[in-house]
Amino acid sequence: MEQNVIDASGLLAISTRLQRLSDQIRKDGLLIYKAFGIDFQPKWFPVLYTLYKKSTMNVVSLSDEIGYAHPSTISLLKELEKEKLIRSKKDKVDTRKRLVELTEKGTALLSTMEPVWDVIIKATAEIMNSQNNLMKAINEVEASLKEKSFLQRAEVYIKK
Amino acid sequence: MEQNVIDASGLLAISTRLQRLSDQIRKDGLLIYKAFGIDFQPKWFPVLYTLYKKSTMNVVSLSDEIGYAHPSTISLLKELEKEKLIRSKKDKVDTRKRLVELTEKGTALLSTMEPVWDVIIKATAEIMNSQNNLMKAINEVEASLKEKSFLQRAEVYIKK
DNA sequence: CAAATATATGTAGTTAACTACATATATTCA
DNA sequence: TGAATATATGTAGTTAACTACATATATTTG
Repeated sequence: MEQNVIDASGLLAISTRLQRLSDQIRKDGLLIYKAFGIDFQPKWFPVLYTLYKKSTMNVVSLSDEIGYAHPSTISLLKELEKEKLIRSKKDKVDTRKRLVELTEKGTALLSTMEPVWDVIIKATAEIMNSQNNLMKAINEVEASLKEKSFLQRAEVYIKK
Repeated sequence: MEQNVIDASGLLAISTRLQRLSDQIRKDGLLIYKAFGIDFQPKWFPVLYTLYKKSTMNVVSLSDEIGYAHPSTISLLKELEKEKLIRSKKDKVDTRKRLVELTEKGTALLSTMEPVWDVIIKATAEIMNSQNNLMKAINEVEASLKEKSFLQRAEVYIKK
């Protein structure tokens, strides 16, 4: 698929390449933790990191925070509960809510991970700080899509 | 998940957002084709477009071209064959190879799609041409990762 | 030239997200 | 205040990619 040009396959090309890049980045993350002797699944990260920062959260807030649909979060929580890295309790005020928090084992794991983050941050910065900053580009694209969707933009041209 | 900062969750955050963006873009693509009354699955696009441009290809070259693992291509080809949009024949020189090409119906479909591409190109350009060009940013990141992998970069910091 | 290696295709099973639906509890408002 | 609506959680099934493995044919090499 073309490298530089926005051609007719542009949309899907971008979508595909974003996905592949995302995949590669995730795999590299796994390798880095392994290099530190930390056996840990990168997909757990958003949940664990969020709980580390915020202590206790219910399922929906957690999902919103990490940007996943709630069933995805639930299935991650199931795995993490099996690993005894998190535990849940009922919210006494709103009994619909399940409050989730790190166990001692979970907190301990996150502590061993902290030194790695610095390395990851540095390596990420190294890669991101090229001429066109990927993170900023994503932000900009998300912002313009929020302002006016792709379809709406296309419609302007369709009507001509 | 944070919006601007490369924090400890940076890697995965980027990965997640790339995926979500990719998803949204794909869905919008579907809507645009629908707006033109073309019933068509965006995931078919890379295969169909490549065959439209290159006439005939075998499975592996096609996979390389669109950047998919070959089993993914095979399953797309199965769907497309069922839709009678493509057909296959054996390569007489290298009998291992299966040569794939568009049927008349496939070519016809691609012709009805051509006018849409122009709209897509324009709308895509509109979105991409912000300060940090997403496509260029992806290219740059891919290039720097090719030059020196994430893990290798991280290792430099680990060894200190 | 035949044995070892490489390439092309195909199948089976996995993964990590999703949507749609179901149920229980809380909140709102007529 | 109770009926309608909204929110929180959970389950089931889907999707679109992947990896690992299997087999057939070509190519290379000792």
